[in-house]
Amino acid sequence: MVQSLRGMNDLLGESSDKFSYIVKTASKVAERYGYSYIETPLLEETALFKRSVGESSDIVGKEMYQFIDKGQNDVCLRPEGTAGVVRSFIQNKLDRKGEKQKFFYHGAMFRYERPQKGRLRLFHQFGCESFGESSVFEDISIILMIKDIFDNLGIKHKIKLNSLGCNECMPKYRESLIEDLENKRDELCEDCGRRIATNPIRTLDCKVESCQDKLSSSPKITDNLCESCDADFEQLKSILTQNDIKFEVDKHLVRGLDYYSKTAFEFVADGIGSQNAIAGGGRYDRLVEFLDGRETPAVGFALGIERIMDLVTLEESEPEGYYFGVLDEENLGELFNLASRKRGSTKVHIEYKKRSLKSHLKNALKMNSRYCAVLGSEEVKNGTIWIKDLQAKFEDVVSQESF
RNA sequence: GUGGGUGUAGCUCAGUCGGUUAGAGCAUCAGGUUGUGGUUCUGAGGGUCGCGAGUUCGAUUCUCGUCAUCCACCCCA
Repeated sequence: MVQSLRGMNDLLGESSDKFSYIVKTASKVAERYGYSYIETPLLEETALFKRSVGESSDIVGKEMYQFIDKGQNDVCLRPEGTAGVVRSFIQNKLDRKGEKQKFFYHGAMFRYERPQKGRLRLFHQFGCESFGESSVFEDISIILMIKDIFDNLGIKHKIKLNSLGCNECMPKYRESLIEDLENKRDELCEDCGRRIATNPIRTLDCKVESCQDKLSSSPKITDNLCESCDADFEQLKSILTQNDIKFEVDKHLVRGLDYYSKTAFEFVADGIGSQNAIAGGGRYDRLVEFLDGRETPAVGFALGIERIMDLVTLEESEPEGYYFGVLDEENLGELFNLASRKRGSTKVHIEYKKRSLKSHLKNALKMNSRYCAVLGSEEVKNGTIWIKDLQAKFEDVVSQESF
């Protein structure tokens, strides 16, 4: 039997209902915050991701679905959404318009990793990108929006915040951290030893307890911010507090992608396994310029749709529409006219097999239909149809014309 | 890429210290006198016990391999 690829699941039944409910809810909220829909290709030139996400990250290093297409182009299935939106932003010369632009998107992302709870090879993100606004108030706005989305979906969450500094303070901090880590190298775990070279900031959120002990004395980015970064971070915190938004500063919070600067945040939830980040994002003021656009400040986020699916409970849907059935096969043809008429306004199910009335009633209930309409020989003879309201438990025989 | 767990009916799982026709619950279908529903009763259908080798008189059970899946690590939404 041919099966779907590892880590690539079908979405059907309850999960597809949840999926579209999540997309619908998030889109609605984003629109209210002034975001408009953008759709970008699933396939992009490999160089785009190498330059934006960063070659040091594992996403680019070993998790991309990368191949040479028939025109000898080096291409990739997108592993994340921001790069494509930024590319589009620049390609459509929106960076030259000098206006603020805000986009939301949702769609499939691909990463070649070992699947586990909350992690798939094909997964879906909903994300937003706001261009042209450097004010920290936009960071706040976006955090409020995400909170709004989760509140609308009824998802309990915690907000974690950090600042990653900018071009001015981050490199200096990075150097001092590396120096500190080098001194502790022998006491750190194997992974952290490797991370000193590949991604030193990553050591900060190492899960090994002994590493965390050793790292507690290491320099923290938040103590090493430049004046403007520090002022923004302070303002961010105070405005959130002012608005009764609970958050915790996590000095070890880092982002997985290279392009982030200044504000970094993550929304986490309980009870969904070890991959508990349900949304992540932050500011990326240098990325547009880095991808050959005009310098444009930007801030954005993405949420993992599959990761929140278990946290969403859908209301049970009310019985709706009509169920049609016959007691004798030869009457089946007559059903279609009646059914088509009802389809103009509501959901209709036609059962093709002749069944007992009892069986039709059971079936109608199972289909979650409001009405069960049945044609038997009596009805055909008289030009009527038998109909029962399954909720009100009221039944009647009406003429087919007035039905 | 690394480590561990699990593969028996559509679903959730029993079971066989190796031995005749492999079980339950749920689901499905039929029936409980003529055309009345979510309860209940009776019955029926449905399994190459993941796949392939090996050991054995005999393997769903033991061994090895393989595939799939789950969980964790790395990494990340």
